[in-house]
Amino acid sequence: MLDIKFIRDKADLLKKAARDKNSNPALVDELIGVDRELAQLRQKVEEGRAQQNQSAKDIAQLEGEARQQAIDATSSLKVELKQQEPKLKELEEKYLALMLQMVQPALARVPLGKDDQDNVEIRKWGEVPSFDFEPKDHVQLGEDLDIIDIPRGTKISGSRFYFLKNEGALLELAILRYTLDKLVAKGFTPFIPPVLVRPEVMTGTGYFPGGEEQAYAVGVKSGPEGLQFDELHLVGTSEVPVTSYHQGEILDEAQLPLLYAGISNCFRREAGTYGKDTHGLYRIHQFQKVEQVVICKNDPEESAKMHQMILGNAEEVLQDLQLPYRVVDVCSGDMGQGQIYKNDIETWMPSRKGYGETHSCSTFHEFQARRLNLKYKAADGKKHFCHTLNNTCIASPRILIPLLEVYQQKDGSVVIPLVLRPYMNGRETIQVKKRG
RNA sequence: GGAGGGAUCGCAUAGUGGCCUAGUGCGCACGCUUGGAAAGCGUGUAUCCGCGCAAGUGGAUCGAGGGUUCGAAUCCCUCUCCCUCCGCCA
Repeated sequence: MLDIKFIRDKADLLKKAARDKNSNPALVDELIGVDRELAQLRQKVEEGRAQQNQSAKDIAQLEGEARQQAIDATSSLKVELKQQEPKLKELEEKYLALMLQMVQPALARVPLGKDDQDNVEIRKWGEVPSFDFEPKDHVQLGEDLDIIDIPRGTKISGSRFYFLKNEGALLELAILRYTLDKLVAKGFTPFIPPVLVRPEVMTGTGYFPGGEEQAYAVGVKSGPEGLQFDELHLVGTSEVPVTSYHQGEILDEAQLPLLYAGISNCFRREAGTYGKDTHGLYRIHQFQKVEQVVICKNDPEESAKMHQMILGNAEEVLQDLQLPYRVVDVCSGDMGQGQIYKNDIETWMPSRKGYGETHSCSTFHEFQARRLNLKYKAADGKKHFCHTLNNTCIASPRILIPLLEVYQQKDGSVVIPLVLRPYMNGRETIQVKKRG
């Protein structure tokens, strides 16, 4: 959400932002029109209410004939006011719906572009491996090592589902735990959040409206007349519940920045991706992720610092795992409605012969905090909306793609990265075995 | 699933149709007092939206939404959340 005053003053800037992010610039003028109409009607209604309030006070002092006359006069005023209320309500709803669709302009440094093709590489780390044998892809490795079972996942739950088993299951838990421990050592507070959330939480973090078809819904109110159901949504990332943890609260400036690490299952419908990335574990409906969430004070410099910090943490994990990666500046067209700056980290995936997205680091400034009504009290007693940011720290099983593929050996075994061995009971390799 | 009780200002509480412009206590802030401190005394202490340079002022909000009424924290309806007990349950 943006400040309405900002929208009124900077309409042109917002229209440009909408165009740059492949959104609809016409909504800006529509909102400004509704805003103007709403202000006029609201003033009229409020004047009426003030008069009504005053009359009620007067009546309390009156008696007999005069009292009855005053009551009759106020009754007709009341009827008049009632007639305006549906229109007021309609305008308010329209206003809110449009407000929720306003696009936050990206920082000036963000490259303009249409989609992820236009993202700009800003640095690379590590050496892309070369093999003196014919390397397998992670699907083949997973099958030969009996640690990934995609056919049975599909049998049980449909396309884009899978089983991890044996060392595959242990390896995922090892990576997650290793990453979480690292963040905790850096002062992050670990969270296991609810993964089913109310729709207002999806709205608060900016996923709704617009992203409804990407989220699984549970118990949506669609039953026969009179029947009530819970409406809950499975989150696509723990960013949603963790950023919303302080929804509606007023924090103390001294508490900030809050560094939170959420670990959860993540669920994504991946609507509109039929036929895209259908092979293996790249694009799936359910995965686990350790997510970094930062809530900091309302200061662009502070936000920028936090952005670099959480970006650095993710890079550190990849460096620990010795996985080559690159960092890109995400272009305007590939950014979300509320994000003003975003970096993706792409890790080298031998089977794709290229870098594939494994992390996404976003700065929001006030966008989410306004929707969540999340403020803090500054030292001078003034209240400000917080700034929020988030970045993946590790997401599995997608990270197993580069990990298995890069660490495979000629004999078909996979070496377990050094840093993960303590989390794998000291195991050093995963050996080929017959599928059970 | 069943039966009860509750939600009021940061916290705790009062408030059963107009005296509520929501009282009191605690906490917090400022001031007085003091050599300094405590105690005491005084003043102030919610959020959002509008108008105003400002002091100020209009509106909304007593869990949420609707209703009754000239007037609702208070009466009615619906919902949400919390607590207690019973049943079921990993």
